Amino acid sequence: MATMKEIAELANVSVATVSYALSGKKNVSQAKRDRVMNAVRLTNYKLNSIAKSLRTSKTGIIGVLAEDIRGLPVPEIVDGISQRLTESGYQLLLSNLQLLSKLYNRYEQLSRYIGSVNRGIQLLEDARVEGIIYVAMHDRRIDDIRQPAGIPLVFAYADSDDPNSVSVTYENQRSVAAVTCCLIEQGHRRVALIAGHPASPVTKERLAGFRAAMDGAGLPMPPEYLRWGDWEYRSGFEQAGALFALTVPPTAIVAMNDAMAAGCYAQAALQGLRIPDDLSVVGFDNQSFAAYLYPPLTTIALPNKQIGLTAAQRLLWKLEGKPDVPANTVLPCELMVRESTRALPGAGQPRSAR
Amino acid sequence: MATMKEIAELANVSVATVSYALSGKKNVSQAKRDRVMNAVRLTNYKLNSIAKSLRTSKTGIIGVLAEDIRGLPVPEIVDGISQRLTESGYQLLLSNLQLLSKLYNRYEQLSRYIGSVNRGIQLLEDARVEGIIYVAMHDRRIDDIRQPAGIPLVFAYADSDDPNSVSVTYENQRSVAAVTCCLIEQGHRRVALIAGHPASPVTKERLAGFRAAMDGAGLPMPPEYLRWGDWEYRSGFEQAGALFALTVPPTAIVAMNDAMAAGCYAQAALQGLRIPDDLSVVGFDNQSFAAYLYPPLTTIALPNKQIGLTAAQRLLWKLEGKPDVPANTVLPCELMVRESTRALPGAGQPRSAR
DNA sequence: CTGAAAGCGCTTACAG
DNA sequence: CTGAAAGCGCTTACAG
Repeated sequence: MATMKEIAELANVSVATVSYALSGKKNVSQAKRDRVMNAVRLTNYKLNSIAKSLRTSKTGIIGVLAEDIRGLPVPEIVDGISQRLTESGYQLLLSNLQLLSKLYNRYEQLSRYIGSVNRGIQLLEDARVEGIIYVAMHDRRIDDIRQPAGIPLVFAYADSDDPNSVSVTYENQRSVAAVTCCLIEQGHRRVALIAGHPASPVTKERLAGFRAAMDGAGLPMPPEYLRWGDWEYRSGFEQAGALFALTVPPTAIVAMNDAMAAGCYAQAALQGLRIPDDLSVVGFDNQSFAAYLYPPLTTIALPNKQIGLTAAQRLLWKLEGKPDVPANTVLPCELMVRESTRALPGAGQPRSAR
Repeated sequence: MATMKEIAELANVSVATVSYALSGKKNVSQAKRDRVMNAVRLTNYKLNSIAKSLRTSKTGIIGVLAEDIRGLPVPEIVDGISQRLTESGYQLLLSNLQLLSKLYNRYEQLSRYIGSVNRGIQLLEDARVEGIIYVAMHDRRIDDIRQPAGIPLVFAYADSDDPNSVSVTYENQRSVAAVTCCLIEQGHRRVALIAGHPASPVTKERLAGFRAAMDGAGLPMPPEYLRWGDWEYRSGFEQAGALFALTVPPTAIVAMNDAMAAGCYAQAALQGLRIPDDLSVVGFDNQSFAAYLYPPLTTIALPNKQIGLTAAQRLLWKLEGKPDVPANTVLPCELMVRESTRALPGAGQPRSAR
């Protein structure tokens, strides 16, 4: 491996001149520049980024701290982050906390693993990253993480109480309200909800969205139509079973995620109910399989890549010292209308058109 | 940020002594060690890893070059890599090539993007990584990648011609043979295959596995039972339609991946065929939704995490200079028996027991 | 435009 | 066991 000193000797100039010629930070005469470039080509010289980092105390590296790289939204978020950061010449140091197997589906219990998180931040700081993006796998408020010293921290897919940190999340409440409204506009009056874990902040927000839509339409929410699941397929299957056993079963089900919606599909198939003819079902997440179910599932797509892109942009702003970086950004979701819902016979015009 | 020099002054020793006390590479008297440790605690001193790297020319960083972090097996492979490498004190520099949108499902055309790959390797080399793991998203032979100078390169989920590089893949042929044998043992004689892209090496291997099983049982493979898909749901749907329209339709379908198997499910539902009563279906990949389909899909699980773990281990061996690191490791898959197949009525004893 | 020189914060023979 | 010193490969005032 050639060094700058060797290039200088080969080109018969000083190392300072080589440095200036390569960085372009100062003018260098055409003749010397040519000689330098030739020597570089000849030796296949590459600047030693470690030495440069030591000198400038800038590494050009951003730490990405992922709760679990296998988490549903995580790869897409990381994709967005890497795209935006690579454009700006940064590289990514990835730290994977592997919390999925520890937390299972009890995402709200993250605080039990705060030690791992802080150790991850420590490792990233030790590597001298210039900033950190924390990638969560379940939207919630994070308030007990140690602030890294002197470098910005951005939360992707999670919120923070810390006034210094920045977060990027998505619209839970409004999204569920929107998909519920669709059902209502199709004439559904008996709409049931299969919720996620009761303790989850996501569950609370999505429930609020459902309530808002139902209240707005003056529709009742009988307690037997509100079923508590745990985000898993199995709970969707079971709660759908309970719903179908009711004297007056619902004509539509809003499941708080696609996995539980798939459970509804299975229960419906088992009981000979056809979707959407006998029952409308909607989900949330737009997992890849949503389009593979039969019939394809109407659901809500999260702006995962956009979350990554935006989080990276916010970090870049902090790094540039831009003032007034928004503390929290909430991105809209997209309603994916497919074939799992149907207007109720005799429903007439959509409600909004009456 | 405190430096080692400041610690030395505070503890009233030389910087050499501080270094030795911290690294443990030489004995330091108890008294001096205590003074050093106190100063470290007092100032919250952290060793500057950049300076250390410059001095030792070791960064403790491994480059992970992923064709696309969103690719089906990629997050799990990266999870395995990060686990094994973190255990050994290495950190991961992630470079994401984003080839998914460029290649779509024509994975065999990667060579068109060899430029991106080589640029990715270059960037990783510039960052002075000590080794590189290339994470593919479709198993195939890679032979045109520039060898990084002086550092080991390991391929995960892909093969290589290069005699110097190491690769870790999984068993395609044997896995398809195994699942096909299951069907045959259940009494199926008319077994159709929905293949992936004809040009894909994976397709060829899986086809060979299917052929081996059918030949081994003395069963015919009429040309109309061999359908060419393109790995996508839609093609599974269409080819299943063509199969059902045959005068003598198959009683079982082997789909070369889960997405196409899901397409079969949809076509079957559309035509009123019940799975597994009227038709047995198996897939490949064990995507998350395989267990969510109704009925749950029998399929083959890839050893993705194990591939990552093994690839990392191979790299570590290369780094340690261990001789005879196996050039290619082929890991077994796991058959996931669920409810999408059924023994043909009157099939009697399994074939092997007759 | 150019170059000699200091210094970023470590590690490691080397001499004692 | 201990410390003075060289040096890893750069960048950047500074003086000319």
